Amino acid sequence: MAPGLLGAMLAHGRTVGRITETEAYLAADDPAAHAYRGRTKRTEVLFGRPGHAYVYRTRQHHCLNVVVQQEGVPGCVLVRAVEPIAGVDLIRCRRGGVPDSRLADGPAKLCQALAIDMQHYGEDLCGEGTVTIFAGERKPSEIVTTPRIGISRATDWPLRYLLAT
DNA sequence: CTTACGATTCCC
DNA sequence: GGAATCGTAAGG
Repeated sequence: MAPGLLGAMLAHGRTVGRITETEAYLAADDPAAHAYRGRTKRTEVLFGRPGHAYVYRTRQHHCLNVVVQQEGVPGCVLVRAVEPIAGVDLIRCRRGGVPDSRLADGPAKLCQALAIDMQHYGEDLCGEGTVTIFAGERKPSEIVTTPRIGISRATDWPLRYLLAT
């Protein structure tokens, strides 16, 4: 992210983090994917344009995904962890005093930390919305791949990506 | 309408 | 290891 951009976001009181962990959910033949059983009201945006937010609820929590393929192809990436960069005091407040190491180290925790909920369902993450994802510069050697976690099907597929720090 | 079930988190 | 807790989806 451009340094000036970060400063601008700080000035506007926004919270900023670096994505450190993601998981891929495939468009076809992925029994762990929400879109596996077809298009429903809940998974509607997965079948829409890429770059938009697929937010869903599990228990009492929210999780954020990015739609990543062409319209009609419901492939997506679950954002599993974020390292807070700016607006950390606000994030601490939202997270209710948990240790800094636990501020956004889970898919639902990061949504609480960054105040992401169903109002962001379908939002364009590449534009001027309230949630924006900026391009990073990652070398393949910085990424560690492991099986996805927290699911009960296709548990051995190596689709979890961790930023080696 | 009823039932089943979580792409989780937090506590014991 | 287990409970919390509620929207979604599917079936009657």
